[in-house]
Amino acid sequence: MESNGDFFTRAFDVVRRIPGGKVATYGQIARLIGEPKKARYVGFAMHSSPGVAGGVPCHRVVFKDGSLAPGFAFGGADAQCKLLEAEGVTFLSDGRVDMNACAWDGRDPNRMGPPPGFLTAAEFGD
DNA sequence: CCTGTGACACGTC
DNA sequence: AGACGTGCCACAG
Repeated sequence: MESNGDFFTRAFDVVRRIPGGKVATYGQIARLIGEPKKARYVGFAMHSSPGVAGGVPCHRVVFKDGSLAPGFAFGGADAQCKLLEAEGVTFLSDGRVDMNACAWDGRDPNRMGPPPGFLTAAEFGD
């Protein structure tokens, strides 16, 4: 029901579950939704997202490399970096997020059962 | 109605 | 090791 065909709604739901101080990648979110091939569309969903005020912390969504949006973002990678930093996310000298320490486990503390295909930080261990 | 586009990811060269 | 091409699907014009 809720999710029916709204891929966006599902994406928002997952992004919304991202705990503060952690970041998730488009691919991870897509995978959590169950559509790893739609990783591309996840970003598009964020573009259509109501914004952080709407409950969708798009700033917590970053690239798999840990880099932020090139500038297409809600206010620029600079703003995103600032928001993430305010959340407690650590950044590297390259301006990338420290996926090594801030990679979301895909498991929400508010949720008991981990979503299907949850990703672990080990997956980011490149 | 059809074409083009788009905040990516993965496989292969 | 990096660079290129492909796949995916929904929304806009």
